[in-house]
Amino acid sequence: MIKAITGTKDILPEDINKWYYVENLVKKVMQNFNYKELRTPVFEETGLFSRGIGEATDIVSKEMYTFIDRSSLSVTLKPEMTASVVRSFIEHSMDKKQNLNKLFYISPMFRQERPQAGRFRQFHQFGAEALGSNDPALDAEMILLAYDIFNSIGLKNLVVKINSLGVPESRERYKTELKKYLSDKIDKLSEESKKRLETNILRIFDSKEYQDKEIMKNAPILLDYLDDESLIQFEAVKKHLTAANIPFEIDPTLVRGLDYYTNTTFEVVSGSIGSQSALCGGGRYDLLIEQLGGKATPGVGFAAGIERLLLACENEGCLNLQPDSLDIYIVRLDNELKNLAYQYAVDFRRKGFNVELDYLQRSIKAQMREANKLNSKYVLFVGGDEYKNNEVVLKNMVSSEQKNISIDSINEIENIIRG
RNA sequence: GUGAGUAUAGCUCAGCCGGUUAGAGUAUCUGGUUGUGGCCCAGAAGGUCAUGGGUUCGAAUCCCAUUACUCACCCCA
Repeated sequence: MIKAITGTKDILPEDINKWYYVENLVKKVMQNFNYKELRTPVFEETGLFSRGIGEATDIVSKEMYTFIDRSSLSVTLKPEMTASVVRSFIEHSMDKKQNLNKLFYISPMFRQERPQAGRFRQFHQFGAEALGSNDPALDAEMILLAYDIFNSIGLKNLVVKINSLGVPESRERYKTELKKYLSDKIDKLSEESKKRLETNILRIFDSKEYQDKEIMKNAPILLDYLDDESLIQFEAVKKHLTAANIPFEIDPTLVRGLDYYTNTTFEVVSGSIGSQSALCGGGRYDLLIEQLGGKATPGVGFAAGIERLLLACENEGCLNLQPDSLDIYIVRLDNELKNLAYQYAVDFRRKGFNVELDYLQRSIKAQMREANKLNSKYVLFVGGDEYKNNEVVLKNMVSSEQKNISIDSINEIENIIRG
């Protein structure tokens, strides 16, 4: 049997309403905040991601689905959206049409990681990017956007974490200090963290090893090394969040794995999913656009994982949607009247009703059971004695009341069903 | 990439210190009297016990390998 590729999932009809609900909610809230949807191709030139996200990041160095196409071009299935949005922004000179571009997306992403709870190789993100302003109000707006969406779905158990990475110069200064602090403690660090000394020193803060945690307790803090401007920016973000009634924690160890972040970074974490607890993550990237060949333009954005969102909903018991229902199920009393029953289906469907009927030549009892299973509000019986009197029978499946109606009074049936 | 655990009907699982024809619940289908659902009742169908090898008179059950899934590390949404 051919099965779906490891780490990919079919979204089955029984689950699709949850996806519709989330997607519609995202569109609605994005509209509230005046973000416009941007759809980009699922694959891009590989160079876009290696330059945008950073050659040395895990995403680029070991997780991308990269292949050479038939014209010898190296292409990559998008592992994240920001680089694509920026590419599109530059390519279409969006900055010339509008000073500030507020964009959102809902799209599949691809990363070849080992799957686990809340982590897949094809997964879906929604997110937003605001390009053209470094106003800290926009940083806060991103957090607000994500938080409002999670909130209105009914999720509790959320923590908003924020941090500031400052500008590259202050971060480098800090890294040097941190290295200095750790230089005489290297032997005590875990093997994993020793590697991180070279690859990604800030990550040592995330270590779950006891000895690492002890050492890092007294380590210098990034926030103490921020330049003045970054500090002012960070303070303003906090102020906006407080004003919007968003509870948040400052997490000086919050480092994101993509190279392009500057200043504000944030995550919204849920305690209701497994160890992959980040529902969304994002931050400011004031240097990325220039780095990808555009005019120097500040930007800020976030991305949220839909599978993780749905997992949290499942575990918290929210998002209980009404099951699908039908307006009319047409039951055929005589097999000879198949065509008439079908004609009714055609007519009522054209009027906008949800209509189903039997295609398996089944008994009346079986048709009724089917009508019940499909949550049909009404059943229309076609055939039998009533048909001989030029009538059909309309049954209300909730009250069980039945009414005979003249065979060509489609309008009467329509009126009853519309209430 | 590393580690641990799991693999029996569409789904959730029992059976496993080796011993006739592999079970339950649920879902599906068909009935329960002239032409009508839900609840209830009866029946039917549905499985190469993940795959390949080994031990044995005999393997769903024990051993090995492979694959897949799950969780965790790493990293991230």
